[in-house]
Amino acid sequence: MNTEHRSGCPINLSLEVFGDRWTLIILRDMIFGGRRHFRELLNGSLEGIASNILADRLKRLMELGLLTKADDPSHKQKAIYSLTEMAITLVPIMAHLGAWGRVWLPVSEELSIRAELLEKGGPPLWEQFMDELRHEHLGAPTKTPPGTPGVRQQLQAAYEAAVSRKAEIAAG
Amino acid sequence: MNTEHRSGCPINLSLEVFGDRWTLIILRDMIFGGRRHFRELLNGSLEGIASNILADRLKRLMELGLLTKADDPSHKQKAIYSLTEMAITLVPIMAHLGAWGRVWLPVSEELSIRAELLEKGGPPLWEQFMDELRHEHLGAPTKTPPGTPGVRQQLQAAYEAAVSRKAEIAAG
DNA sequence: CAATCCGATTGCATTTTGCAATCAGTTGCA
DNA sequence: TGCAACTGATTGCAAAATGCAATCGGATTG
Repeated sequence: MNTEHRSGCPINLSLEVFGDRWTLIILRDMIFGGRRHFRELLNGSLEGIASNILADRLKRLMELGLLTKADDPSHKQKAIYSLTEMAITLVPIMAHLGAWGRVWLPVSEELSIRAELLEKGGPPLWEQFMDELRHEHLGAPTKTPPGTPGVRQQLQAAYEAAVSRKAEIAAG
Repeated sequence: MNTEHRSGCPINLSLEVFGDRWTLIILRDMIFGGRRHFRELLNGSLEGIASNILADRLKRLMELGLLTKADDPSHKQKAIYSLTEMAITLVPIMAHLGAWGRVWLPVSEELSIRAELLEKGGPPLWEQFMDELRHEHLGAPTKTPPGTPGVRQQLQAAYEAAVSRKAEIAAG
């Protein structure tokens, strides 16, 4: 792990972690897209990351303590990547970033649904989501009562509804 | 302004704006450091930005609508850079980013004071700060009652107190 | 009228990125 | 058994971004 820092400023240090075009995209796909495998991240992201960059960033994220890697018991070659608590606490930042982008940048309708829902849910929804992520990635016990719909499912359902709504309109 | 986007995802689009090592540093120095001139930004930042990169980013930030440039009436050669509303609404993101860095990264004591104060003040303090920035940069009327200490002054005072506290300790 | 300050610009070496092809091992299926 | 498909990567190479130092012409200051 690189210990040469430009300054000890919290914002600068955060930027030394995220100040590139791919790191947060990977974390977004893991957090909101539920991706855990190399190929899922490689083929699943809309932006089309290159495999060498993905490999480099995954390695870097592990060195930084944001991800861990484990063998997938179902497949001797598969690796499963997990978020650490350090990464899970990025959820509020992701939510803010999405909300800001939704207001100021040319976002596509369908893709902004998730950000909108996350923004409207506010900190309580973010907490629920982080709880779910801790359950999925860290094996922590859930605080949410059984039967409660998962936040990721809610976001995904809203996205798919928007897509089919758009398809209906396109079909006339 | 570049209109080729990797995707219409709000987080991706935000990343296309901030996904480099310098853009947010410049905005940080303008927002929290109160810098408005090229040389202030060039010599003032702890991280030591190069003049060509600074020029490039300032241009880009203007094209993106985050900054405006105006002549300084006191000096025919001086340019004054101002934050737009688009940039001012980054304050909550900066606060979150600082708070996250303070928890997870090796921040220096003095420099993290500001982030701590901003975190403790929460959304109400951020709103006051944004109001002040709108006053300074957009000429908007202030909502804060006269006599109220400015947020930037508070942050700066806390920082300087931390520095002198440290100097005292060092002196024995 | 000389030194200094102003917002940049230039040239150049180094580093990072983007892209495509490829790798060796594993698995599923016929 | 054989072979195609899939696994997490690695390699080579061109293009772009970055870092660094020197420099620019004009404006201001002493």
